[in-house]
Amino acid sequence: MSDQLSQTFAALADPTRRAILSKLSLGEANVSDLAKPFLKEMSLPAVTKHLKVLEKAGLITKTKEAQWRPCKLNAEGLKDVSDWMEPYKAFWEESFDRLDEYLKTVTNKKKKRKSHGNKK
Amino acid sequence: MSDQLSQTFAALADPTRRAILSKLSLGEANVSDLAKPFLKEMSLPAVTKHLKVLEKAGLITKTKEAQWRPCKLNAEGLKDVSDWMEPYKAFWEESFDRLDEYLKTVTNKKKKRKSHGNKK
DNA sequence: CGGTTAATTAACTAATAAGTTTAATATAAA
DNA sequence: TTTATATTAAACTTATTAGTTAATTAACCG
Repeated sequence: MSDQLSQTFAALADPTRRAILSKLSLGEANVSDLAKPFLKEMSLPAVTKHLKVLEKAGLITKTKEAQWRPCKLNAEGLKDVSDWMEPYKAFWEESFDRLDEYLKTVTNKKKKRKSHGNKK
Repeated sequence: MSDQLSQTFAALADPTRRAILSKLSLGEANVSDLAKPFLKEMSLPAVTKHLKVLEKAGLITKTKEAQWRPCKLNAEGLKDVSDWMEPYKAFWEESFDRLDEYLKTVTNKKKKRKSHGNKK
């Protein structure tokens, strides 16, 4: 995996971790607060591990306050994802470019054949 | 992992797969075309597997044309990612809401302390 | 038909991920 | 100083992922 963006995507590829981020978007929270909604499904150390994944991906920051570890959302890491997505937006925001590209390749590929209008 | 969005994020958590999507954004391509840039680093079956991951995530569609398998970008799956990101955008597009939330939690947490204006 | 090209399948290995339970650390509070 | 609370660490298990090589399928072409 290795690279930063891959690490970020991998961190987001888990519903528990996404729920944690969502919670943190409302403000700081410490580990046991964040864990509470999941303690029926998994143990506290499991949540700690999820937090570590998020931290390594740079999506949250953990600080110290007595025996608590307040966590804070670090949304700049999400910006990298957003930037990566940018060029693809044209594909779902109705775009002429998209259709353009598509048709170009189709006509190239099927130049030698006669039927080129019956596939879906 | 299980859910759709997680599967999509997981599929994106690999630079080879992202490169494949990028290539496909320029138009259809069959498997060996897509594999070509990676054949120094990995085998053809490895690429086949990456394509399968992308296909299962709904990010590409593979069709049949004689012995070729033209692949096409399916960017609607990326829209789901984009939608998920939406609420977080406020955090990096300089937003008053964000600062607002942040300060609220900070002042709550540090009510008993005196210094609460020297963080960043 | 026989060979070539395109792609997949099968069987396997090694590394990583996600969870567990038990134990340890550190701070606060009585 | 003891006890309770918050969190992490260690050791382990199981499942999944990413890759390999060798074999197979399928379609085309001379």
